[in-house]
Amino acid sequence: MANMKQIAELAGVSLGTVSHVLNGTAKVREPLRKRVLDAVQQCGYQPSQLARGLRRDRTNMIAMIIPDIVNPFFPSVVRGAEDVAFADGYRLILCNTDNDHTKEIVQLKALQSYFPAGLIVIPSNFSDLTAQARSYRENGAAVVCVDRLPPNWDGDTVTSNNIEGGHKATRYFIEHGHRSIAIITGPLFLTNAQDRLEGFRQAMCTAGLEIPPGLVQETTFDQAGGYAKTRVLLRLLPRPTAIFAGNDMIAIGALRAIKEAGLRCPDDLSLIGFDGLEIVDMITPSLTSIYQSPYQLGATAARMVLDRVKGQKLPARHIVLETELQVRESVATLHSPLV
Amino acid sequence: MANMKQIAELAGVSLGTVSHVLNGTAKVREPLRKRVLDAVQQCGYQPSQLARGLRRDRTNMIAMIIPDIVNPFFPSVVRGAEDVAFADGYRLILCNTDNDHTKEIVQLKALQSYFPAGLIVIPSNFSDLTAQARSYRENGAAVVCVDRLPPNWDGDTVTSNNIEGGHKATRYFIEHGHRSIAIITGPLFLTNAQDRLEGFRQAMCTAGLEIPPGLVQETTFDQAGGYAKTRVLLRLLPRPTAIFAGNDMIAIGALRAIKEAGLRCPDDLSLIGFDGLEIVDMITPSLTSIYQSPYQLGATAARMVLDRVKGQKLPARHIVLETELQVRESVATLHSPLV
DNA sequence: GACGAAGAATAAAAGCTTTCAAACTTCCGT
DNA sequence: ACGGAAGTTTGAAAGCTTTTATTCTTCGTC
Repeated sequence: MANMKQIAELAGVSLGTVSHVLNGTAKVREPLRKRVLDAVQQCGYQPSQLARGLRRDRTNMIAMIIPDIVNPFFPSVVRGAEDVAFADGYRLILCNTDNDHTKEIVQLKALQSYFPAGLIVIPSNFSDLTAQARSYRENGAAVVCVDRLPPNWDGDTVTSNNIEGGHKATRYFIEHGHRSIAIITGPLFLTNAQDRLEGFRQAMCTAGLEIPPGLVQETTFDQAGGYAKTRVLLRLLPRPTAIFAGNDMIAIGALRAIKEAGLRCPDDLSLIGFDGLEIVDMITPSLTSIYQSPYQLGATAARMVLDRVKGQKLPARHIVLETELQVRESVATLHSPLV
Repeated sequence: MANMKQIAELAGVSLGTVSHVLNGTAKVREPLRKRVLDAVQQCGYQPSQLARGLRRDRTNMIAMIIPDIVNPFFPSVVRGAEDVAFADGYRLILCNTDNDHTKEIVQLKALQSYFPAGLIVIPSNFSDLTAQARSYRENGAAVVCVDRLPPNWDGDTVTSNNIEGGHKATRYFIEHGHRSIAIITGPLFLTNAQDRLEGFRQAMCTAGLEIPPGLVQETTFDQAGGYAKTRVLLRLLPRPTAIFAGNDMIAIGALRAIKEAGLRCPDDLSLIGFDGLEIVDMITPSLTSIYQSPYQLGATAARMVLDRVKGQKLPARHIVLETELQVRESVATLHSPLV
């Protein structure tokens, strides 16, 4: 592959001039400029990102660390980030942690030697990024946390409004006559699960409803968890009339448990999920869900990284995206005998 | 961040010795070796991937180009590749083409200046990689095509056995008494769609069954396509009793069309999909499908790249992974009145 | 104990770009 | 036409590692 020296010779200028033309770091008079550009064109020259990165102590790569790309929530986050990054000539290095914070640390350490311009992290379970993040920042890389936050995180963040989302779901149940509402929450060491529960609590409280302890079930953010905890809930007497699932996968597991128990959703039990994944439209009954935009989550994170790269020396920003209740078929209107 | 020079000073050896210890490129006597290793340990030193890559004309990054990470088939492919790459200390740069071969070319050109060790490509529509791939190979990067192949591709490949998969699906229908079987195939400029159709044809031919032209419908690999073409098929008289969908998304679209027409699957119309995505288990009825392993597709591709990096100068390899019929609820047994 | 061979360590170049200071042009005002 | 300011262009260093050729050690043998 051609290098800058060859371009310089071909154009009859110095190395520095080529660099200046390419980067716009200094004014170069038109005739020279054109000769350089022509030479570049002619050779199909592309500057070595490695040499450039080495010199600048920064590449145009963004490291993105997520739990698992196979989890259907994350691909859109990645895609959002990639689109924004790509538009500015940045590329994404993708790493999966499997929610293992040891692996997360390994990734973080290893990636630093690539001198990424930024780091977008969806933290693993029990993540502690503080030390690593400082190290990145000292080297001029921006760090943004997405979706859920490690304890004591003081850097940039992009999250959905999980509290309000939880609130909306619960209020919707209440408005449809439900009084005995259960929640199957994700792991409560995750801030997004905490917040959704908090929204649930607030809405119940506002409506003057008690939350019997058995109606709050904590589990993992997956089908298996939703299935198991729903079976627990189904054994309760009186049975709750509605379940707010911490995310759509939990809801899908719940649906399976409901069907297996010979009950029908929404007739016997109403269900609301969280995330608004594409699949909730494909299942029967289709699932009413609190939609959040994973794409925007990722895109916003990438935007924040790029803003910092462009030299903004702002204090930490916390962007919160709004959620949206998507009404489908999984909630029944209850005509309470008390009314 | 520490650099090699500092390690050398701290250990009281020369730069070259540090390098030799780190890379095992020359024998270093134990005491020195230990001093170097200690110094590395003490500083938490990590070699700059940029400098190393610059010097070697090769990094330990693997560029992975796929149509769209949001398409539910691809995340597992990526994950498989990432796992294998990660185990060998390689990282993945992920790029989406949206099946746009112009964007593909842009990505390909841009990525070359990162000096990746290899390139894993799921080609876009109308992809022509030949020129770019040669350029990569000349620079010592391995190139592997996955899932579907551009015309005239002569390099390494990993694909599923789509012909056999199509054959299995069709045979299964036939064994269950179906005689009037339609196929909704993906775009026939894609080799995987071609092969599945070919398998269908062969099985029908073997069984001595005709394929009326109307029963072969070509469309895009998505729900919308499946929906539209199923509506076409439902208008035919006599109506086919079974549909082989080119992939699961098409099948899901088909299912929607069937339900909307007031028909039931499998009672009125049987359905087999292709891919065996997780979601086919969540929908009602659950979908009988030809499973292929996207994870293995990706993992194998990464393995091939690493094999080449390790200096193997083999001729092009073509690895074909077997598919598996996953029986679920969407196929009915037909008791033909003719028997 | 000396010589030579084999083994170990080092110095220096190379890989490609950016960037800063220095050199060179141009142009304006007088 | 000259001095100087402003604008362009250049040369060279720096960034960090790998690798080759070279120097230096060690050790065995005679």
